[in-house]
Amino acid sequence: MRLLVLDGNSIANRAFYGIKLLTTKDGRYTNAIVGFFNILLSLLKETEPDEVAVAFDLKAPTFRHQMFDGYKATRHGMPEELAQQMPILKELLAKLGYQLVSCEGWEADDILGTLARACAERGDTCFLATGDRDSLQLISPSTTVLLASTVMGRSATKWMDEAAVAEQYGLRPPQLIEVKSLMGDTSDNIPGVKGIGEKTALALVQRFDDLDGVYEHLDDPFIKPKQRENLIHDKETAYLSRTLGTIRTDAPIETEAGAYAVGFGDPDAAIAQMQDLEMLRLIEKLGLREKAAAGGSRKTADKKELPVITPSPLPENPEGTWLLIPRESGKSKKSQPEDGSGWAAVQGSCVCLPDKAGLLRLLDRDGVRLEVFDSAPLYALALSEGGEGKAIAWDGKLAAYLLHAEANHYEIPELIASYQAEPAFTCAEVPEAGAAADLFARLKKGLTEQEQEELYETIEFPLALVLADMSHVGVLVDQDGIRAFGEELSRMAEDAQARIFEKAGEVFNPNSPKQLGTILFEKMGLRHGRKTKTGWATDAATLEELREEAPIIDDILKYRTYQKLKSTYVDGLLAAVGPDGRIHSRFNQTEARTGRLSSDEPNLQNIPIRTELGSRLRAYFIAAPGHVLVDADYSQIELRILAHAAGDQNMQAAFMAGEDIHRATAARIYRIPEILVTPAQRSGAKAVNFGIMYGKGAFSLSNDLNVSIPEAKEFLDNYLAAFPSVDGYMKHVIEEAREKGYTTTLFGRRRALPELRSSNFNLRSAGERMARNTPIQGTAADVIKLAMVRVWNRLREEGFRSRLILTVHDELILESPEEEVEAAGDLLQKEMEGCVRYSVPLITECKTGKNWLEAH
DNA sequence: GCAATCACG
DNA sequence: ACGTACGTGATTGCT
Repeated sequence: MRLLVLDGNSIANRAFYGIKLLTTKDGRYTNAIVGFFNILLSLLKETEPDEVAVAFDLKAPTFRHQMFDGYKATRHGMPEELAQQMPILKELLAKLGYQLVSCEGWEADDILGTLARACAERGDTCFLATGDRDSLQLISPSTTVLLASTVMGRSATKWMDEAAVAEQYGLRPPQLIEVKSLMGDTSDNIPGVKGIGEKTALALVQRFDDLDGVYEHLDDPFIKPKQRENLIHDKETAYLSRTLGTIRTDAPIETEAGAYAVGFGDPDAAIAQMQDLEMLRLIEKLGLREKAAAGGSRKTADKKELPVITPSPLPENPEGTWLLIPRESGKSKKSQPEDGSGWAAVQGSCVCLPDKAGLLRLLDRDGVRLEVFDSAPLYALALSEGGEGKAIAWDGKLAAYLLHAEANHYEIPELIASYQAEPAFTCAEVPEAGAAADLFARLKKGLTEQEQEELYETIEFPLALVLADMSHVGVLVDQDGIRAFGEELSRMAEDAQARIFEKAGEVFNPNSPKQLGTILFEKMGLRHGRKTKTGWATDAATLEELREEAPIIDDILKYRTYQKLKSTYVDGLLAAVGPDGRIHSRFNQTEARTGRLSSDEPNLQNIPIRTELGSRLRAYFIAAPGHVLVDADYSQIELRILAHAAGDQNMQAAFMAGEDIHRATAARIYRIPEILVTPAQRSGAKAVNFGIMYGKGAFSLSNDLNVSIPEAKEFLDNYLAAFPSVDGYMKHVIEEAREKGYTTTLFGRRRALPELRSSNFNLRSAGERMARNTPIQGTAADVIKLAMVRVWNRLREEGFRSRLILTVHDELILESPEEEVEAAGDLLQKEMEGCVRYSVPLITECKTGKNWLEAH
């Protein structure tokens, strides 16, 4: 027989700290629970136990507290975020059929010890799973400890047996008690002997076996005089520490063989609770649905009444409303080339698996209304085959994005579970088909309830086609130009690399921050700045500080620049050029939580511009022969939205007067007349303006501006005095978001912010900064998206040959035939500036050119 | 698969 | 006392 015993508190603790904080949509923490079950699953797999017991500490004091007042006195209570999860974890374990063991006056460790001994006496095998090294003392030929740890952010279990202890400590497991009684344990506030740490304690026990041995050989020259003095002085505490540190094996708990067999539990209740906690992956991983079905409960009876559907061929002439859903939840984020397979078409209780031709027939068929989940690849397919997907009428993924902007992916099986959508039939080939209609209905209801219909109808849904079209059209690049630039960069990178090796006196990989850190801070002895998780920081800001100290720094920074431009941009862009000489980047509509778009494969929203060298790349994004790029970007759109949203008269006045907002801000924070503002003061004011929108504090502002913290604070204070409504507005949006649980843009787009209710300062602060920023960044996104839809529709309706080809957050770019340039540019500016009316005008700057560098 | 770095708004 | 700016994506090194 094999018994697996978990130290529930310890494993939950490891899980909690090993996984980033997860919450449900309404802000309940779940990371420790999720992590616990993942660890449990891997333990079950590794140990294949016949029985499982989960031990928990109780709050009540134990016999150790009675023996020693200070016991565990230094231990803080568990953080609130974890404490909330413990009772839920216990409920779930019980519903899964596991036995929980607690014992008043005893610790979980003693329960582990007691069960391990009972197993040993029966000749059974025992596995103890814990994150606490104290339990290593219990290891024996029949007892293995599985140490749960988070190595490099991943949970891992380390098997510790007698050999492992011997290898690591050079001792037999019970001797670890002796070591601890000498060195003490600050986490449990076990005193030990003063002045003796881990190294000395290990050496002493290795040499003299145990405490008694040490005290018998106090005169041995191995023990230094100072140590001898300490050992004598603290003899009593040493022995008390040993008693405290010895795990007991006689707790009054059930130890009979078979007492901890895993029961059937209540899988239906477990599923319901886990759905409520949005742990859908776990339900699958734990095999709960199969278990519930096998349980023969009422639910199974219901399920059996559902008609069983097998796929049928797609009708030759489909009509009416069809649902179109992806068959496998897209595991990989990266797009596979869309070949038209992998979709299921559902109408009532008819499920079809169309081939590419069938799918294309559906996508543009008159008389068909398609309600789909993820229109983007469908539009892309239709466009690539000369269609336009005009049958697509509704997109559930976009609805899910509007309803749950805080989520990071949207997949049908998870949505079905979280909305508890009811299946109308079962279909083994497409498990989600039966519940898709109900899910869509629930999403539509959600849009209504959360007042997202207008946003959906006027912006998100029509935008999907616009984005697909932009991607389909693509942007022309000068490949030869990029290649030549790449060769230039390669040469410059090689030269810089040679200078680096020469100055370092050795050859290494300058791309490795680790190796670079070793060279700079160990070999060359340069003063190092902050540390990262893996070593010293070597980022540009850190290295910039050292520029004066060593000439190698300049070479490294240059090398980095060349390397980045070559690998990410030159190589990356060339690899993305299609057979038509154009780059067809994707514009993703459900990635950014603020409502912004993102771009990938390749990302065209981060093409260099801030440096002269990098911006040369933009010259290779060109207009086709006979065409011109028309580029309009909003001027200060986010600050204008802030001025409007906050209702700040002063800031509005500055914009209405057509002032340079950063200059006007500088005059106010430096309290000087505007004409005296220097370029440095203006750029300082710019930093303050951005800092305000992002929730930056005096500390980091002082860093940016190179001024003291009090000075930075003064700037912020002056700012808020100059624009008094801004302060009130920021406080108000945070408070409102905390009360409602979400923040909104001026268009009503929502983003849930459960962090605002966290007791964790850092998490809560991060939530507050999101609450400040999301309404501004998100409203700007709403505005430009609306402009895109209107521009695209007008271009089409009015017969323009100009095409929308790029968008970069506050910038739209058209490729226009030369003869249309003026009209298209007017249309573009007019729609961008006119799509909303706020208390300050939205202004665009519009330029044209043969390439992106010229046009911007 | 994560961490570090760096490109953009 | 905390720990310090929002939102993205690509590349490289390393476990």
